[in-house]
Amino acid sequence: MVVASTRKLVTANFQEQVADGLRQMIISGELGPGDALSEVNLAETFGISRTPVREALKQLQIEGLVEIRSRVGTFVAAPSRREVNELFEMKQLLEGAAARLMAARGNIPELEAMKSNVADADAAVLAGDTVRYAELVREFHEILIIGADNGKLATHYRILMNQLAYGRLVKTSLAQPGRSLDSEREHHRVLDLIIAKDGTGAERLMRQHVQASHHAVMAGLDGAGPTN
Amino acid sequence: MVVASTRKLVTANFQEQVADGLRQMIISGELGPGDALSEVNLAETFGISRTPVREALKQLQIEGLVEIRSRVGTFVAAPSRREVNELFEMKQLLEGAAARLMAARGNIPELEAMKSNVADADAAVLAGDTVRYAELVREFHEILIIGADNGKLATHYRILMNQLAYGRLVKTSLAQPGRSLDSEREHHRVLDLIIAKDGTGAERLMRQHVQASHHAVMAGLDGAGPTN
DNA sequence: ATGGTCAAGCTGCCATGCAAGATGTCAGTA
DNA sequence: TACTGACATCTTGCATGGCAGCTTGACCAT
Repeated sequence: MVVASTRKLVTANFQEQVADGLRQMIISGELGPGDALSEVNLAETFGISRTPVREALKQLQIEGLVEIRSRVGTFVAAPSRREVNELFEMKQLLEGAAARLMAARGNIPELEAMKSNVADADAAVLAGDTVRYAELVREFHEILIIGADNGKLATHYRILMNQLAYGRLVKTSLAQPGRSLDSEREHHRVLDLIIAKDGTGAERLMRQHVQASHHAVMAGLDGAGPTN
Repeated sequence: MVVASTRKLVTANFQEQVADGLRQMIISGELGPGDALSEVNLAETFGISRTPVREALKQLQIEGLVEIRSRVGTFVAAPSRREVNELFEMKQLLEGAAARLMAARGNIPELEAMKSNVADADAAVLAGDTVRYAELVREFHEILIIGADNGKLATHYRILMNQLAYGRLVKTSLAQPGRSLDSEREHHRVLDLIIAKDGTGAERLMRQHVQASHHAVMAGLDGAGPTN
């Protein structure tokens, strides 16, 4: 179980442990939007006092994952439709820039990783293994962000994507008929442009790719219940 | 006087008051990089207990303004040269996108505000009033961000700019000979493109503008002591 | 003079108790 | 029945005290 990789394997910090745990539960969907998070309940669950729980919740609030209503309670954030659109706009922006930056860096380990990822993804699509493909899509975007070699970009990107709970949305997106093939074809083209060191083209194409993904997700959401 | 506009004028929350106060002190330069922030000292200064101070410091840590070293102390963050470059890269990215988004919105109140701002700035440059011009530059960029009408973009933009302590840097930048005139000319051209609803052009030009500003700042920094 | 050891003092971390605001329930009244 | 008011019971916010880890500087041995 390779987890999100924050800093250290053993963090003597209770608050970080709680924050990491809750974050995973939220972005994985184990905790749904609107769910109440009581300090005392969480404290009992984790077997610690309210103080570190409280600090963890505060951190998650700043990250935009929960909403703390004073003297009322803490709830898992429920992004509005507008916010989801805003988040996709940011995703488009940041990933586009990441493609441009990565293309400018030339031969780096991440490039090989991306080639390998695309090859594996081809196989997964061919085999119709959507679960595996969804994981590879996640990895593709992660490689891209790391390959951009900009810590601030990576940090803010992760925060924004956590708000989207993107892990769930990817499945929604790929559930659209034919989306997997289109998506994989777009990954190919982005990779080609990065290899060709065409930063401008890579940025443009990456933006289109994210926008297509955005539309696929919204279409899938309309099929199911609305986000808010 | 369009101020930063957090939430409420009277917030019964001690932690927010402390966080806001410290944030202002840091971005204004009243607190310099590396300065130690002791929980007990701050608690005494503000006349409250350590708990809300602690929560405020935690918030500032997540915003990247302070660094909490466990069992050691809390210090005002000192961005490395690399981080400053990363921050400018993000600034370029976000403001470029803001220009594009604002251009796409057509006739909005922010457009009038920006016209008015540029006119005032012209006068300030002509009068050689660099203090007034610095303030108008800040306002120009703020109008741009608000005009983009994307809350997520605005939030993350402000966090990143706070890390830069941009208020101080603007003066450094404008101290470069001829920079004020160049800067103002660039603002003019961006505004023209926004009026013409040329989003792509506005984004490209805004990026160039930020990059020029970046160079001016770095040149000014080399003249003074290094950031780190 | 120099290198290593240790103890004191500082720091943030956590647990606990109390206070105050918000919410839902339920009795009382028109 | 519809509505208003008070109250019981949640919730978080703040204050305080004890604890564990890191840093630093003095002191001792070489």
